[in-house]
Amino acid sequence: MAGSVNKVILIGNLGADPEIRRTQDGRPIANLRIATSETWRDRNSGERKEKTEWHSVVIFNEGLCKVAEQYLKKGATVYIEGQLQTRKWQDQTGNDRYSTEIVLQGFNSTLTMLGGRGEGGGASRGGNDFGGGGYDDYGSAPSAPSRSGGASSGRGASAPSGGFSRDLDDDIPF
Amino acid sequence: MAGSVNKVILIGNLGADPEIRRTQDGRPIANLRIATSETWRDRNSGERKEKTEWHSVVIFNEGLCKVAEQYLKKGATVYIEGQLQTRKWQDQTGNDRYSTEIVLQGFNSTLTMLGGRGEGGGASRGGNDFGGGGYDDYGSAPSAPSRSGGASSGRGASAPSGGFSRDLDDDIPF
Amino acid sequence: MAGSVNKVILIGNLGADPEIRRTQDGRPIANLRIATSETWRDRNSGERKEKTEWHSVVIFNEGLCKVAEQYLKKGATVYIEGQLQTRKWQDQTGNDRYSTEIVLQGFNSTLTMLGGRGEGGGASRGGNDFGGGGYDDYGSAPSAPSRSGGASSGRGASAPSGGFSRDLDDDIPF
Amino acid sequence: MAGSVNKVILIGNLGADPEIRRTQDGRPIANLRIATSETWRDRNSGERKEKTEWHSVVIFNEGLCKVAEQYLKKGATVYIEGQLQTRKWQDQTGNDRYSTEIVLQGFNSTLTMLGGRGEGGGASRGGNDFGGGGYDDYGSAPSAPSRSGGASSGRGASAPSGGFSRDLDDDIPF
DNA sequence: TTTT
DNA sequence: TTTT
Repeated sequence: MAGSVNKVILIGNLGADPEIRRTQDGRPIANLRIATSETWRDRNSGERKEKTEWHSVVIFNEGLCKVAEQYLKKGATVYIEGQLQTRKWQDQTGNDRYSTEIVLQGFNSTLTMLGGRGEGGGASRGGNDFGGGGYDDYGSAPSAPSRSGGASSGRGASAPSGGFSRDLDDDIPF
Repeated sequence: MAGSVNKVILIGNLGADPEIRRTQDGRPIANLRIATSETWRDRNSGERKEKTEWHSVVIFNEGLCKVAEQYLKKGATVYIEGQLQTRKWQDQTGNDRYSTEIVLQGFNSTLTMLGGRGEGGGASRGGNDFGGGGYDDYGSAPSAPSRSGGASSGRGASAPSGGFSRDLDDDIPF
Repeated sequence: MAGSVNKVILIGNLGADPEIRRTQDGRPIANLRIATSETWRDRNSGERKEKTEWHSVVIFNEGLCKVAEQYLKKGATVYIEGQLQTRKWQDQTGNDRYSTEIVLQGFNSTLTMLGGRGEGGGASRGGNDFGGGGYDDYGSAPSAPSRSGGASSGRGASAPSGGFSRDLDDDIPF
Repeated sequence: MAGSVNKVILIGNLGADPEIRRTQDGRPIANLRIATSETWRDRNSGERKEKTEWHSVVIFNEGLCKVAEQYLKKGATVYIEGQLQTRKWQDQTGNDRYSTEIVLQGFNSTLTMLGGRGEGGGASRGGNDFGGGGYDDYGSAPSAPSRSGGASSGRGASAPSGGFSRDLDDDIPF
């Protein structure tokens, strides 16, 4: 296909802490549930309306998984840039089912914290409860699209302590 | 929510002619199937790989429906800008099912023809088989995201029964 | 041109309070200075680097101008979606000069507050010091991009003298 | 800054062949002039209006420079994703001048051919005059932001002959 | 299940 | 001139 683009941009809040799993060969996969919502005023009744949309985000990129694991919590506001992917699976009765997810994997994927409430951690200002800097715009390098795998990973109690680097190409402004 | 963004940008090709339905009160709804694909060269084998993703696009905006009806054909390349929406419905056995679609409705939705193959219509160069100009970037005006209501739809017994309303400015291309 | 897209997406902070001017016929124009910055770690020295980029944003949309005027302050974090426009003007010596701005005008323009510091106003949480709801994602309806015309502007003698017209739907948040 | 985004998305046509220069240490830099245009119908007169905007694009990414050099010609339609950067320089009289460019460099930069007219090369359908596939969505790996340098580079007569690979991370779908 |  |  002569030039194809598949891009999703979301700003929303996490409905729950990230779930981190790990593939058999050790690569992390993070799942996020992100809510976006719209509000408007009904033309007739004049009353305020709201509609919330829930999005499933899957992070295959190792660096972004680390960010998710260490800094993201229920309630956090994030900017994400990824792509749409519909996955086929079978339910218990063997019927085909489809799930559409926003996948962060490879170049052109981004995950950026924007603050927001966040839980735990004693966040004072609203979620940016991490130290130093250097965490903006985590670019992502490609990673294997594995989706098998198992190991559970309870989120550690680890208090985030800023300062880390992208897993690739650290030394360039862009 | 203090600032929420839900945006999808696609450039891809139509897998089939648009399907146009109409609500009981006469408003059009267009459904598009759009393919995006990625190609890459396998690092180990060196062979060329390709992966195609299919997207369901639903157009509630009247002006954009007209564009779809009049100009879009199987094979056409389009740029679209819309938002993600997951719809719940029941299958024949009464089980909950979910379908995620890209919705073009209200402001910040865009549909632009980019040429491409296109079938029928005698399109010579690739689909731009329409006259004058003034068709670029059909913007859309605000609308209420309601999706309840009445009219039946040809999308199978288990598909949600259409019917919805729009608030405002449906038919202004510009 | 068969399908053209001109889109800018920024998340950044205001370097100063918005400047609001008004055309002779009373329409508001808001100017924002927005900083985006990137941080990275130098591959060799290991030291943290930062680069800030400053953007000039011009808001012609009446509804978005109100938002800017009422809610935005120096330090606020915003999401904006607009388009690039390069404006020609003459400096004091009569030489041609060009300024590139991000224009919010017409459909597909968005301004959303994302919180952030913000000054004054007694903002407790960080800038969202406004009342009710219904203010997210102020979309804008189509308009003519004319920029000729009359009213003087406070932007210096060589700045283009404001005055412009809008076609439609200036003040509809949704 | 807690999360900053600086993104430009353009679909437009090249006003001229790409200009390729080379830094002293041999890295290529490509400059593109891209036109986007909007058309609308004047509300009062009913006549069709058009406005064209010209954009300066600078490509620091080596892989994308190759694509530009080999495949892009005056008239070609491209999708680009980059970021805004304003560069300061001095004119002959020593006055400060500023130029705003769209920079493609590092992750999250994209250059995709979408067809279009194109000159020379005997392009039949409109510019996609290259063979196989494998050219979609050229992701970019970071490169040095050098902007010095000199050597001119006349565009070779090389007829593009499809099939090439990204300069990084070839073996992953995303 | 988030956020306002 | 912002923000971290």
